[in-house]
Amino acid sequence: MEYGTKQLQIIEVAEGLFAKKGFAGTSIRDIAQEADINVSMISYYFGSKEKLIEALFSVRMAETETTMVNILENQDLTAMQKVNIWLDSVVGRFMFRKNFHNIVMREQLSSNRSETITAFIMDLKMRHIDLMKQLISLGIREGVFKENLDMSLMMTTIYGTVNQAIANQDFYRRLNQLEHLSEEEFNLYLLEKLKVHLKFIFINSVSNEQQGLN
Amino acid sequence: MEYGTKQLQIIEVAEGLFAKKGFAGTSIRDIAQEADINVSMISYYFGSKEKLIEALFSVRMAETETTMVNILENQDLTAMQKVNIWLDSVVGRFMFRKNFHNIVMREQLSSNRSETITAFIMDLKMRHIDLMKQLISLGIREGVFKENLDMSLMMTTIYGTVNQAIANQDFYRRLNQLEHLSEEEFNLYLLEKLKVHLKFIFINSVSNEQQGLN
DNA sequence: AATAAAATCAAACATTTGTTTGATTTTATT
DNA sequence: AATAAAATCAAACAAATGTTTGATTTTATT
Repeated sequence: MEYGTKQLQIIEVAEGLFAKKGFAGTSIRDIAQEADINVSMISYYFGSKEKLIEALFSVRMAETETTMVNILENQDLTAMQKVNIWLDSVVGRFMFRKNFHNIVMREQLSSNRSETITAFIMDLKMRHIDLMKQLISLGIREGVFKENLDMSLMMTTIYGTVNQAIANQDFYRRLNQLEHLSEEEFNLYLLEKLKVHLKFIFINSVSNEQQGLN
Repeated sequence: MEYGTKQLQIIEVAEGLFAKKGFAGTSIRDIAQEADINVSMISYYFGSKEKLIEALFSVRMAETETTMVNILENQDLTAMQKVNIWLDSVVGRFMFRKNFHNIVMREQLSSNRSETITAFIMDLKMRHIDLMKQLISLGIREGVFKENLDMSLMMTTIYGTVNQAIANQDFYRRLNQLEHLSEEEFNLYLLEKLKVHLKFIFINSVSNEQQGLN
């Protein structure tokens, strides 16, 4: 599906509101007001509120598609290099698309609110798990990864940590007395912290080598 | 605040529906129907829908209160023993109160939907962090924990992993071909898996000793 | 410049929402 | 058994919801 600038602007406004107030908690009048358009334009462009969130998902998921595959199917990288690049890209994507991943999280918490979106998410998860399995078996073949590790639990920790970190960023900021940083600076700070933390955990749990705290 | 059996039954029904459909996505008519009561009883007992979810929080948070303190302030345990017991209790509580923690997660994702509930959650987090800091400094004094570790990031990983695991339990179940297990059996299976996984990650990251995959 | 198509709008639509009312039934107290 | 208090109910309330309508304006095409 192709969307014009107007549609994309509506999608972006909706994304922000859904992330802040939830899908059910956001009215199309909220969206119309913030996007500075008439309420009827949402039905006009997308058909319905439900179709609007589906449009949001289809746009954002298309973005992820290529990145992931390119990294993991690159033949010139070792397993350990791929892990590093992959973790960077996961953390980066979650931070860059905070609002969207907030919504994804909410949809996962709802048991089957929307068939279409459940399918979207399931599809994405399956593709990720698949690529990760390849990466892990490459690591095992290279002799750098332990065998018989529960990959799905490891991914649960990676995604869970990033989600939790972003959901609690305000708390983390206060706790570590980082209020003096600007929004932008703090984002960068948290991004780096998360990358280091996750690489440390991942490599320490999965690889045969031991890595110290930096 | 004290609640009778009827009120507690309403709270429990509401808890289930809020977890499934979100706060805004659940109408008081949904709750009334499932609890088999008249719609007006919710206002009659609690005052409003908002006050109902506050009642839910006050009931469930009171439960957590004591457990945590008892474990961590016990003088007879080593830091490592406390970590083990604490992790067991965290995972156990999240699994036992899936619905409630689903709601807590949602409320964390909403930026300040409700002042009262934000304050509830903030209070709980602060108390936890406080106790954990004590535990960590005990471990450092005992010489079993590394110094200069970011405790808040470690807790982010613990809570994030448990949340993510529970939010994705259906996916995990399918992925690992565990559909033959009953709901009850699967819960126990996941509980054990999570405990082992988190202890492994925590101890491997935080302690000076090295622990192998079991 | 004339015509057709697309975009925008205020208003109306039917539902659904949380809450209140006022009457009635049930339970507890005297 | 009489009285008071608590619980329950159907109905009504106003406000908010997602969507549609039909007229009007803007843009694109001929």
